[in-house]
Amino acid sequence: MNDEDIEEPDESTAHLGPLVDHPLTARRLAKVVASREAGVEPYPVGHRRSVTAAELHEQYADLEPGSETGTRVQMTGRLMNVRAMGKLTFGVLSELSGDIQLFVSKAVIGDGGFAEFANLDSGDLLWVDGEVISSKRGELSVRVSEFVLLAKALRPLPEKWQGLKDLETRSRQRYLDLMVNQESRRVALARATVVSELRDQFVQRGYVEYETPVLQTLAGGALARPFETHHNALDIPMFLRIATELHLKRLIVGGLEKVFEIGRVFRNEGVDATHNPEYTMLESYEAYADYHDIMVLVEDAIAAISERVTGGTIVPYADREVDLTPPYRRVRMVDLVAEATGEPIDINGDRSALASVAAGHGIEVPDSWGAGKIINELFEELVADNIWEPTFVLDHPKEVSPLAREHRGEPMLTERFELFIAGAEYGNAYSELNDPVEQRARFEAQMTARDAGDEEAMPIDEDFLTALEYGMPPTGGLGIGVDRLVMLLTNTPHIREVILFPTMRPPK
RNA sequence: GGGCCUGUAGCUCAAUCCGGCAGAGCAGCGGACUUUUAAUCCGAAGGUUGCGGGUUCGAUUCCCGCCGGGCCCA
Repeated sequence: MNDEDIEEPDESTAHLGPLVDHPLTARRLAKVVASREAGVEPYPVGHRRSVTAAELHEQYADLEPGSETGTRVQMTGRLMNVRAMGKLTFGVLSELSGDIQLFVSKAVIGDGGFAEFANLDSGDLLWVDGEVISSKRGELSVRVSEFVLLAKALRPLPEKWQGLKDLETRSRQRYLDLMVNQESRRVALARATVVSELRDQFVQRGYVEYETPVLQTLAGGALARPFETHHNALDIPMFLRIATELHLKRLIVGGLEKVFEIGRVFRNEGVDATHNPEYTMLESYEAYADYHDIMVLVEDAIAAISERVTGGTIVPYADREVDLTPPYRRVRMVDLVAEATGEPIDINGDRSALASVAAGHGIEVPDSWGAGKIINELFEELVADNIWEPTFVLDHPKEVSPLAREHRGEPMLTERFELFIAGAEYGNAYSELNDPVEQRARFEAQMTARDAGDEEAMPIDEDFLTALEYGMPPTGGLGIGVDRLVMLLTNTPHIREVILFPTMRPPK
């Protein structure tokens, strides 16, 4: 490139920012400047619509092609897909409820207005005023007699037919994804419906929603590594919560009886198709209930949410169907493992026998693992992925369930279930452990595991133990992964698709 | 953490295997067109091929490193 070809930066446009440097954006930016110079504010306020696209389509569903209604409407939306043909221009005004065609005739809007409309760019936000008509081809339209630019789009929209496909761009610039991909809007709205209906299911049953701390001095209630941060004024390390469990149980001790919370939890672990470092959990606790009661609650609630979101309880998922109609299968973990291995599984039997079964399936068994941990690993390795229809997997080993009550008939097991659907875990629940002496022993076992190198093991929470020492009623508790439920009910295989702003490495 | 794949115009994609002027569609720009629906037709443009280094007469292509993303595995 020759020196003469390099243009000096124009100082008069420097204040306009980087968009002056690219022809596609510079042209649009110049229109904003020209508009201001002509005394027309390019970002005006105060223009209201009289009707939405969906309302108009419903009202005029039976309008004959080519007819006029004599009805004037004012509408707002984003200008898309402009088709100009001489003295007549068609456009699409797009808003949340749907699209409406704009019919812009030079004979109706006048020479000046027609030229101004031609000066618009796709992506611009508009207010239009005009008569409701039907085009010759029968497309419901607004024949524009007046319009106002409400906000200039300085950047061009993604391609109108191929759309925006790149998962990275769609995730980083979710507004673009939502703007041009109907499916993306559908999932976002479905998620809101799931959360709303889920909340309603608990409210209907007399549960009350409380808020517990996100910032904690001790992150417990689950087996996971927390995010660490620091409080400046107190000069202490703090953690983002990994669960709401231990605080909600404090509320049960306090006598609030039926409590729940829907909120973000944060786990410092990898990112993949089913894991985001921050995600949404529902947790609920009901005094004087046990895990059998919770099973009934879960299957009824999921069926109700499915009805609300999908219109039924048989939902398509990953080229198959899942039948969410209650009741769900209930089967003990040890029985599933026995079935999968073809070996008798006895948690009270010889540990070395279990270890050799595990080794036979390629599982490396450290000395620190007891029989319970081995059984749990066998389940995760051989069974979990293969469960398709909704299944309550029951009675996990005590060793892997530090907050669950001992099973009333099997001292090595707990009264616990996990709900598996389509190879993934959706919920986890127990008859809660409310014996403070036993709880302290379980915490201490966790500390032993932590000392042996298990960074996900729980720390001892003395304040929680103190609460239990005042007496906690027998309680049925539950956790449900909301993001995965949304994935299931919207047939979306990737968690990133159901989280509007997923965690991503910053660019550059 | 390991393996494989990937990054090219605003967007969607070619060209890379086997090194030889980096192409197309859409969008944008100029022109024609009063019933289009991804409008159509004509024309002219548009590139730091993620970043840095190396090999070569010559690198989007081959090699090394780095950055981002995806899939599989742990």
